[in-house]
Amino acid sequence: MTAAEPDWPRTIVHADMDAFYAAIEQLDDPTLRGRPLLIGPDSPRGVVLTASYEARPFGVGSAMPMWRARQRCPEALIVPPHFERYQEVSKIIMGVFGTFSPRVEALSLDEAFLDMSGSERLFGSPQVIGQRIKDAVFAATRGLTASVGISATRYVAKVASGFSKPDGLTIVPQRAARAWLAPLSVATLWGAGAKTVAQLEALGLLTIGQVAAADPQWLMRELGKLGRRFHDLANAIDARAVQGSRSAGSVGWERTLSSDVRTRRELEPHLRAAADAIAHRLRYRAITAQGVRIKLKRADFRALTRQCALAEPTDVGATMFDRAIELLAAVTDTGPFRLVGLAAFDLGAKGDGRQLHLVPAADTRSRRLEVAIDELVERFGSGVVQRAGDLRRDHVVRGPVNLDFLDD
DNA sequence: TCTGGGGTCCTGATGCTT
DNA sequence: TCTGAAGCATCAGGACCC
Repeated sequence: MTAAEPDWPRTIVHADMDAFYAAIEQLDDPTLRGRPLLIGPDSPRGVVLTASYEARPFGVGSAMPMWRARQRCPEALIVPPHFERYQEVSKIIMGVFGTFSPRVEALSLDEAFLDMSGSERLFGSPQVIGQRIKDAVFAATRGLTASVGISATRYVAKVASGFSKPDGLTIVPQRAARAWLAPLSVATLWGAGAKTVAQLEALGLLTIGQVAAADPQWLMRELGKLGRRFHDLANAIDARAVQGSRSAGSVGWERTLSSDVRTRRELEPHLRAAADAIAHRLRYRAITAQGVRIKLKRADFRALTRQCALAEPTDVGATMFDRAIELLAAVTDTGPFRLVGLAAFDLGAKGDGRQLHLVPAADTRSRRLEVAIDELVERFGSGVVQRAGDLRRDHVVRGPVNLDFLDD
């Protein structure tokens, strides 16, 4: 960094909702407000998805086994997750972000990057922008708070948003970024989990400042590509632009079983359920897969995977199930297994260019079509889905769409 | 009571082709 | 025809993120 460097070569906002799932539950049910909540399945093998801020002082947090969280916070109420509701609220939030910038990159249901470069004249200083985003989210959701970080790079903005949660707003100009990051733990580095942090500490690197000062060639020798990336991040260098939404590279389904299993006979029903669920999602998205991969997790937590390419792209559950069974047959490990999963990969659009003629029959289905057409337009855009005439005549849908979801 | 489910990315081993 | 090297693709495993 040089003294001549501008404070805001770019203006990147990272907005992150506070205890998102728990906050929604408390928003929807006033009797839950002020109470410690653990969002997650109340099962012996479940983990906490989100703990409300009332529960966190007891030392519980995300990914903790539910039984342990209950031990630590016996008065906490366990609430099963309502993902459809969370998705609904997420849509509202992303809509709010979209009113501030056309460049919004959602990272998950509850957080996103916004590229606000050059919008100071429209919205004001970074401080004002941050507060306006927070206020708009609060108003649109009728009471949910977001923490916002603003800097010139994605990485620093993300660290900043987590700096003073909940309901925080942290601004870090580019010129101050390196010094601001320096005292933070290496665990704050994006991509450093428990294993990598232990590796960094074994190398004598405890703070981001130490990583920034380290020889990048040495870091690369020790950590491979990660070493180079960490050195850049620690020096507040992160040229990645805010991207729009990306299409998924794989679609998967996996379940931890209530008790361990050993036999193929016990595994097969789960693979069948997985194949059906994945096929449904592929058709919903009008995509096909050209590869499938099974995953088994042993009782000792070692995972094993087997994959194969498909002769033809498919979105048919039976086809994926047949391949999964062949892969399973090739597994010599006898378990026991605690988890079974299936994933479809090598995804592609199903675009065969056919026109689909929707012919509403003179029964209740036509009413469902009225809703369905709107859904199609929303999902694929008016450029792909074209209405023809009014709803009592034939409707033409152009492009790679599938209507199986009508039967949901 | 014992550690999720949705993903992405990277690495090393292996096999195929030139 | 055989062999080895290089490049590439595929596969399996692992770490990580939210």
